[in-house]
Amino acid sequence: MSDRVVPPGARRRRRPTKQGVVLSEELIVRTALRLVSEHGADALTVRRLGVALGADPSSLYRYFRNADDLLLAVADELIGRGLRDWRPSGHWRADLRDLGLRLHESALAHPQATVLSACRVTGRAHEIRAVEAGLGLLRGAGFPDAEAVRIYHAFVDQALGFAALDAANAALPRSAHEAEERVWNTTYADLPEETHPNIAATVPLLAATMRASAYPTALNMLLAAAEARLSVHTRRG
Amino acid sequence: MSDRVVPPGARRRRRPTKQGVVLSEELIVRTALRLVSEHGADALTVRRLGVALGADPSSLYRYFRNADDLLLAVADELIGRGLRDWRPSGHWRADLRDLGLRLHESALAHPQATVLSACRVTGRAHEIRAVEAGLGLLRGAGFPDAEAVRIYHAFVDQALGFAALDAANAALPRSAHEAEERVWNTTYADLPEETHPNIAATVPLLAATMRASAYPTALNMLLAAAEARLSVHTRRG
DNA sequence: AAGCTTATGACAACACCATTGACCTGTGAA
DNA sequence: TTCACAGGTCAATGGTGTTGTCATAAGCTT
Repeated sequence: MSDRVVPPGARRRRRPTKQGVVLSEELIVRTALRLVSEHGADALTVRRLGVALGADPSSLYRYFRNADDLLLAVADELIGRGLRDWRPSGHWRADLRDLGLRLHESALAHPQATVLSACRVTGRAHEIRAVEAGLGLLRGAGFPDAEAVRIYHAFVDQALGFAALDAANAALPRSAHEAEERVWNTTYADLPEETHPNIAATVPLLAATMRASAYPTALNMLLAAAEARLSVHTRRG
Repeated sequence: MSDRVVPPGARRRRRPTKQGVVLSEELIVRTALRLVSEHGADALTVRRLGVALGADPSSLYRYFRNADDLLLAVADELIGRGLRDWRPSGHWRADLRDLGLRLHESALAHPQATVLSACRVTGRAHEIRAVEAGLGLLRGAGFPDAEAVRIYHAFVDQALGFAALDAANAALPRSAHEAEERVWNTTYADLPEETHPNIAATVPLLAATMRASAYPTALNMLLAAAEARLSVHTRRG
C-alpha cells in the first residue's frame, strides 16, 4: 500500500499515539539515528523503532514507503550534518583534506545508514553543494578542467568508498569484531616465518594498523600526488 | 551448536542428500556465488541456497558455523579468483598496480557478492596469500616495516573500498542507472553559471568521467605518492 | 560379509523480521 | 454539533536464521 504515505507538507491531523507521542517525519528520523548510535547497528528495526517511539510499528508506514525509504531519509540527514559547518580557508589542499575527513567522519557516526546508502547518486541539494565546492577548489588551484574533474572523481569516490568500507566494519556486531581480532592475533600471528616471511616480520604492526581506518593515509597520498601533478601544470602554463 | 562444523580436511563420509547431491564446502560456495550473480544479493539466504543445492537448509550448518561464516568463504573465493594467475615481475610499482586492478576486477565480476563481503577480514587462505604478496612487494622495494604496513593498508582498503562502491553501483537495477544518467544530463546540466560556475563549466566532462570507475586514477595517485616517499627513504638510508 | 559407530542429512520448531488489509477513533473543518 | 477521514492499532502472512532431535548410511573393524 504505497498511498498510505502522506507527503510531508500535507499532514494536518496530529493525533497522538496510545502512549501520548505525536509522530512526525523528523521525530522518526531523529529517533532512528539515536537508536543506531546508542544501541548499535542491529537495533534499527521497524519493530524496535516503534517501541522507542511509543507507537505501533505499522504507524511508520504512514510516514515512509518502506524501511529503505526511511533509511534514505536518515542518510540525507547525515550528509547535511557533515557539510553543516565546513568553510573553505583558501588553501585548496587543506580544504579538500578537511572536506574529505568531514564527509568520512559524519558517515562513520552512523554506519548502518552509510552502508546502505553510500553508493547512490542523489542529485540533491547537499550533494550538489559538495560537487561545486570540490571542483571549485581544484580549478581554483590551477588544474585544467579535464584533470580537475578526474581528480575530483577520484577524491570523492575514494571518500565514499572508504566511508562504505569503514562503516560496514563499524556496523558489524561485536562478535564479528572479536572474531576479527582473533584472526589477527592467532591465524596471522601463527604463520611460520618460512612460508610467510613478510607477515611474520610485521604481525604486531599489522594487527595494530589494521584496527584503524586507512582513510587519512590514503587521502594524504592522493593529495600529495595531486600537488605533484599541479607543479607540472603551473611550470608549463 | 558450534561443534556441528567439521573442519574441511577431516570430512570423510560423503553421504548424498535425498536428491542425490554430494555436498562439499566448495560446492556450497560455488552454488552461493552462482545464486548471487544470477538472482541478486537478496537471493542469498540459507533456505534458497538449500533449494539450489538440493539439500535441507540446516545441512549447511554442518559446513559453516552460520550464514556469516558462509559469506566470508564466498568473499575469500573471490580474492582467490582475482589472484589466480597473478605473477610478480619484479617491479614493485607495476606489480602492486596489477594486483590492485586484478582484485578490483574480480570483485566487480560478482558485484552482489562484493557488496555483501568487501569489508570483511576473512583470515582465509587466499586473503593471507594476498597480504603476504603485497607486504613483500613493499618491503622488497625498500620501505621500512612501519611504512610498508601503512601503505599496504591504504592500498588494500582503497581497492576494497572502490570495489564495494563500484560493485554497489553495478548491482543497481537498470532503472536506477537511467535515473542517474538523467541527474547528470538535466539536474546538473541545468544549473546556472551564476550559482554553480564550476559545475557549469565542466558538465560534459563530469557526465562522461563519472560514468567509469575512478579506481585506476586513484590507484595511480596512491602509487605515485608511495614512490615519492620511497625516494626519501632510500636517499636517507 | 556382518556388525557397529557416528558423521551427516532431515525434520520441526522457535523467535524475529518487514509488510499489509481491516478496523477503530479522535481531530478539526464546516 | 456534526461527521469524514487521517492516522494509530490489531492481527495475520510469509519470509528469515538457527538449533534440538532423530534417522540412516558410510566406512571402519572383525
